[in-house]
Amino acid sequence: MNPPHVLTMKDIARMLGVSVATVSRALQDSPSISKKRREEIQQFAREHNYFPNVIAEQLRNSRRSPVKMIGVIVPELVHYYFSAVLSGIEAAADLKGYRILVAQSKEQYDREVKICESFYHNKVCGIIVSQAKDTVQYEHFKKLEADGVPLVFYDRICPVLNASRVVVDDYMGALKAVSYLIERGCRRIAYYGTSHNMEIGKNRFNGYKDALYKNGLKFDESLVKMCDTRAEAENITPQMLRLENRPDAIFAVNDETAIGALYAAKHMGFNVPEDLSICGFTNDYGATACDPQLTTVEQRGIEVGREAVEILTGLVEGTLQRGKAEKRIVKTRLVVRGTTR
Amino acid sequence: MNPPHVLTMKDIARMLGVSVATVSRALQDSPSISKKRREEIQQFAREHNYFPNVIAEQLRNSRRSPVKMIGVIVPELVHYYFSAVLSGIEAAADLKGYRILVAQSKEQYDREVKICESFYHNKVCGIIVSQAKDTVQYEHFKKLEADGVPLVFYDRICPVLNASRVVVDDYMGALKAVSYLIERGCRRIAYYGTSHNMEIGKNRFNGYKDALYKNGLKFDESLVKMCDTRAEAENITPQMLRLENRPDAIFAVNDETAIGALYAAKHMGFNVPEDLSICGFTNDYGATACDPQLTTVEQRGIEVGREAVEILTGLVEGTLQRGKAEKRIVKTRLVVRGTTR
DNA sequence: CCGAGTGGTGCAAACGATTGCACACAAAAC
DNA sequence: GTTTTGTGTGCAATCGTTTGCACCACTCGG
Repeated sequence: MNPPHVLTMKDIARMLGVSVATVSRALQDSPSISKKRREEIQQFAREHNYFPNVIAEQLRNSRRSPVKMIGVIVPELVHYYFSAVLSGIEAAADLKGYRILVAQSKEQYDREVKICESFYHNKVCGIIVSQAKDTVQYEHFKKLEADGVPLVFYDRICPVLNASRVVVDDYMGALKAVSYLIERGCRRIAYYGTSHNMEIGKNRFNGYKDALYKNGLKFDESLVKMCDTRAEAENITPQMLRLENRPDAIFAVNDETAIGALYAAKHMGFNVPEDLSICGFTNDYGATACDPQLTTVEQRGIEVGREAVEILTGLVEGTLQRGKAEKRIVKTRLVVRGTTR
Repeated sequence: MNPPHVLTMKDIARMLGVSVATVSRALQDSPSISKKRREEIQQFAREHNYFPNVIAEQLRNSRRSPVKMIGVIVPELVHYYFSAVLSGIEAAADLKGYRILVAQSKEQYDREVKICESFYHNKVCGIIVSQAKDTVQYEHFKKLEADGVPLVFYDRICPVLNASRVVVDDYMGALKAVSYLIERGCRRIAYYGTSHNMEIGKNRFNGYKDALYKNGLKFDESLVKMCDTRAEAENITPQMLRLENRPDAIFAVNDETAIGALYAAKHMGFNVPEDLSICGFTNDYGATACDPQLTTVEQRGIEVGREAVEILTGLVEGTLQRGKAEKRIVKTRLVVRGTTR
């Protein structure tokens, strides 16, 4: 019932009547071992499908060459965008021969701290993280960096750390979306957004505002709501649409919120997109499940994940300099569907 | 720039003028060390926040106590149900002090094999897996078991291996759903399902059929279609609804398919649920994003993940016997929404 | 025919922990 | 005062690798 014995260098050495050192060197194809022996040993190893014990390797090399294991912190796994990013991370890491350790912070600061410690002790070579909503202290991140564990942020960026990061082009995404709404004839565009202490909240809002300005429309405070869940959208939208000077379009910072607005409007008897245009942000599964299908800004999570791995492995393998933060921006794309006229 | 030196037992020993063995024993609170020394050492360790090197621990203990790391194989990460299961696994594993290594097979047999090998070499203590659709050989799983790595299957079960598993109650779920449709007056219920070489395909189909029989309805072959994607549903549904003896309800094995049927029907001018009832299976994000919202069988992925971890840790820690397969069934629940009358 | 040079190997320490065993030194027993 | 018992420590081997260094046996030049 015990795990059977796995073939080690010692076994090979014994069976071939050489020393362990010779085996080790032969398997590294070191020229200091005679060609004959080398090939003999390599073939023997191949035939008995020897595989080096990673644990032992890691122990010996912990200082020199780090473990090929990336820690990934996700605020919430059951979430379209985050699972897309995770998928991108997994695929890219796999290609480069890395494995990923995954943990979810559940949006809790203390869980995030615990996960960081756990990852550190599990000797990950670096961490890719989108921080929890309620994280406002950053000691745990600083400590990691100080201990030589490179960090790459995605989506939710730590505002005070000058860390490497990959984000989507929130500003341009919002700008393009709102410009499109204007182009299609919308003149009073409402904004459903998140608090501005997150980068993405700020940037999307700025994109929205600038689109108005560039098109000669005036910014109207009453059309801006802090609202980023479906439930909130279903609450707020009826009030919004009962205004005497009601909006003719709604731009929401995520698809769930947009969908909430969509159904609230339909429920009140509005026709979408004839009476009201709606545009979301993400392009998640719901965007094609709703009726009519949602016009939205595609956030390309897979790409984001891929880039994050690119940066992290660069940092780990030394092709990127640890000192300076690498910042990448993934382009967004407007996907036009049925909720805009 | 090099990772700073981390405190080891050797350091503590040197600084306190004792041997490493004494430190080790003191930290294990062994009574063979005098109380005075023990406390002195423990306090010193605490103050300098010493943490044992897991790699070294693992190397030493690899035979006795295995690494607390679980490998998880997911066919596809960007998928509501699988991410729900993964979330359940992560949460449960975290509670028990395990970490998870995650990889996606992308439904490819050869990737699945590679992942198994990689997990094995990374010394996971066990693997939780839902197999790829095109996996029909099972040597890689058998080898793992033979090498002492316990396996737990979820959702997609290996048919030839008598392995531990956790599945949802597909049969009862389908039976309840179809019974409900009948109860609400439906008499000709179409079935959109998957191939029967997957357990879940077979079980749901049997639930469907038995619900008909139990309610005195006859089974009609022409109402059964192999169809389990949205695109297929959008193709097939128009044909179905143009039959002269058309169905008055559709039961689909997943929500995407149900949504495809829903919109195809709406597009043809049918009213749902007045003219046609529709019921899905999963209760995913789309089920509340569509209009009207989908009646469906909740599959409780989180629970499934939790149970899988329960079994695996039982196997690892010896509270469950390795020899016999542990099989758990998670109950489903019918969620009634707007697509049924 | 002897010394230097070279090519091929092995010894042993190291990575950071655990643990059986031996040993030193005390106090208690005789 | 010697033997016994017991208590607290340390030595050293072990897990499976890697690698600096020593060493041996050649060959070749002088």
